[in-house]
Amino acid sequence: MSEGVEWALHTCLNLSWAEPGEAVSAARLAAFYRLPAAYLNKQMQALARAGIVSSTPGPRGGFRLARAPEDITLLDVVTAIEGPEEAFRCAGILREGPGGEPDVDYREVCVISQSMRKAELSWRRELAGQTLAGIRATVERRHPHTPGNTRNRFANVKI
Amino acid sequence: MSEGVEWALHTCLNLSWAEPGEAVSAARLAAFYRLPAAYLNKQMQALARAGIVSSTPGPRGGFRLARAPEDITLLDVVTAIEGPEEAFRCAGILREGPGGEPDVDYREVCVISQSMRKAELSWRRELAGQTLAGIRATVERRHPHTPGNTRNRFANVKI
DNA sequence: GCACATATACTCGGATACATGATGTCCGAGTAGTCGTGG
DNA sequence: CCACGACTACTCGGACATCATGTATCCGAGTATATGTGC
Repeated sequence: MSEGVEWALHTCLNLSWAEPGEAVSAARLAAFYRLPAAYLNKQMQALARAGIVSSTPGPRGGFRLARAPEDITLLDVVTAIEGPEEAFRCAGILREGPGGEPDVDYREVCVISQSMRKAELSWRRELAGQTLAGIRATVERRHPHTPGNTRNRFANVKI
Repeated sequence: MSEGVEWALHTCLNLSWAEPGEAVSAARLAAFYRLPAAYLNKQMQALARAGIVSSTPGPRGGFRLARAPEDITLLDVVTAIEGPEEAFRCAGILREGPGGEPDVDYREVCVISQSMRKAELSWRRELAGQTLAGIRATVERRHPHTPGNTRNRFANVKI
């Protein structure tokens, strides 16, 4: 899995702690973890295309969450970065085997494909059940000063 | 996910239908689906290192299942090909953030890492619950002539 | 006819190229704020 | 003093390199079979 997923998840979480209505530039978001700003910007574009964050150009511009954290699931972020295709994509090699029919959709027929898809659906269901709000609540319970620290860092970090 | 996983799964299934004690060469296994033989051979080496198949060189040599199909899970095959690392590997970017401790194992502390791992464990559990024998039984129920067809193809295919 | 040594053909195994996609970088289009100027 | 216009600095967005990994290929080491030969 792409490393951008980890960056995107942490960045969305940090954005949820930003001042309401405040946009945070990719440079500040990247400075948080010493990430390459231009590349993080690229990942943020994917999040923007997926409707997870909204972007505003110009001074005082940057990114902010486009929806409430309750409406952003881990699956949303993963799908935005990794793409909608499933990890195990059955190429339908049975079509090349004996008795292979060119017109059959082997993703539906192939038992192996079904089994792999079942596992992948379980994974997706688990991710879809976790919202950004839930993650945030857990972090705040364990580390109560995190929201203040984050806002502070956004305000004071040198670019 | 690597395409070799699909090849390995189908190939193991086909091997389970081979004559008992018979070894099938990589060339014959690849001809089944018109796959590049040398590359499939490479994947089979990974399965052999994982103890899923055993290999014998020389004429009448090839691969055969090293264990009973009941003892081979989908997770075994996937792990043999893809490696044991989890898909979402938390690089511990929190360590670079404010208050990051160099010695902390952030895979245990980071809430995001925990959530992603929980989903991945669900995926692995699902895969570990499916054995090659189960897959084979389902296929035989739906397509009763598959075992005979497979043995026939192994015997008659031209290399 | 039988046993043995030899030659042969076939197999895996790892070392070696190639292609694709992830990773990283750069510059241009556009906007908000700022400064200067004129009324 | 106020309004307006130009300018500047800052931001995203996409186009352009670079690199790691998956994909594909080839040749050598080793073995079971077949063959030929001597007894």
